[in-house]
Amino acid sequence: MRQSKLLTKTRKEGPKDEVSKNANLLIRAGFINKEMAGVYDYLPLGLRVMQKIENIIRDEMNKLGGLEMKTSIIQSKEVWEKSNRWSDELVDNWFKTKLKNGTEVGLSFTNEEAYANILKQYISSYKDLPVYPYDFKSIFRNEARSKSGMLRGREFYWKAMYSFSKDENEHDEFYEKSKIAYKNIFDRVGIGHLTYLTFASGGTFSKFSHEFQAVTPAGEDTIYFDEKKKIAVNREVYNDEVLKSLGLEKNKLVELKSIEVGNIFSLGTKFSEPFDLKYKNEKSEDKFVVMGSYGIGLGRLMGTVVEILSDEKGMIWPVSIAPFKVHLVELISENIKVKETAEKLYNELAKAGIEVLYDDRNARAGEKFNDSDLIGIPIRIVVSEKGLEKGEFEIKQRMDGKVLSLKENEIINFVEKYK
RNA sequence: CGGAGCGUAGUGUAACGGUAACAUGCAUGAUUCGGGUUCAUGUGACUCCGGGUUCAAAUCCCGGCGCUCCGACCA
Repeated sequence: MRQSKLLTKTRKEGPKDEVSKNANLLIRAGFINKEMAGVYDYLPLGLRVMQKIENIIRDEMNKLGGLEMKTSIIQSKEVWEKSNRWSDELVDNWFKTKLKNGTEVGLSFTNEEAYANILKQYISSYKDLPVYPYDFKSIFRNEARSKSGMLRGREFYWKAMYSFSKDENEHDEFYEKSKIAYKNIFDRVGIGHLTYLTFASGGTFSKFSHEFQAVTPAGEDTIYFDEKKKIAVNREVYNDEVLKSLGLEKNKLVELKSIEVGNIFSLGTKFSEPFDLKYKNEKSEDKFVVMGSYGIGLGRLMGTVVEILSDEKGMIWPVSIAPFKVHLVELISENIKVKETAEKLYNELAKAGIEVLYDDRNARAGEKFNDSDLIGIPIRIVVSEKGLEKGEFEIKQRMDGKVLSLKENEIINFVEKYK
């Protein structure tokens, strides 16, 4: 991708109507555009990051045995009345609207009802279970107050998986596996070292739900973390009884601010009962399906990565979700060989299947370097007259600022191996 | 939904009640060329919307709308 054709440009100053670091940097660098409070557009750079996050999550869900599908955003009232979640008194964040004929519909704020309702058609025997459908979709929540940029929006893109199991044992087994998948996801997007399994309130069917909390001062949650055991307790369930049941000691816990980047939940038969979602077991007895839910907000996750991995110069993307792997920066020179070399290298990298943002703009070095730091692509390769004279290219790593010089024929190999 | 603050060129800011300025961006030309070079010219705003006070409103008052932050809320 040529930067001269990127559409978006960086700004020297962040927007005045965003205080949060994540939205400030993402807007300044041209990854997203603010449509209104809590609603953002994904621009080319931002979309690339989102798609990479999506693919990592998809990969982990598929490894778990997940079945990707796409449930509708427009939801019918009747379905939600079954679980008693249509009423505005009970659910205050619905976006509702009407069809031309007056029929009330809602924009989905979660997916349990949709899945329970759909699966009722297809589940009738123990042979049909377990099953793990999931989707990526836009979710709408009419929040009283959106806040913190990408961290709490009114429209956001998420992954939701639901497990449908024969009994508690089968459910528990999957639930444990899902924890590992979640850990893998946060490792792979680059915040695993600061993301901890956290015990949170469980609702009717289990003592706890589990959250994955990424520690950062930008977080709106408070957790109590045991450094040694690498587990945490959300403030909402932080009391002596809970600590005792988890074998945690108060004086070994440290209070931290964190962002909930994922959560998993045992639902029991909370939804299968109202939807009459049953199956026949081997003895031809009717049994309710046992459900679980597993969510990750992708926009929030992207925002969290920015909060955690950034410095005073800008964002620092891990290779796994960076919009491009290489930022090829050509410096202005009267020597036409500089441009020719940059073009050649751009083509070679592209041919090797490496994603490159090529800064071919007619701009000065300072502006290009500043933009490069702001956008945060992992590897920066500079093509300049100075380098050409030495027959070398300067390679700078955004993560640690390390600089090395490589010959032209060493570049592809270096980039391909770069993790 | 309670409280506080704020709405002015694309972006960031300024302007005593006296008829919108600066920076940046963008365009053109020159200059410069490894960390946002310097200069010239030009471009660009019904000052969020509606009403009121006044000879005169970006500025004061009222009502909306919007944005941010604090709180409440948050499978």
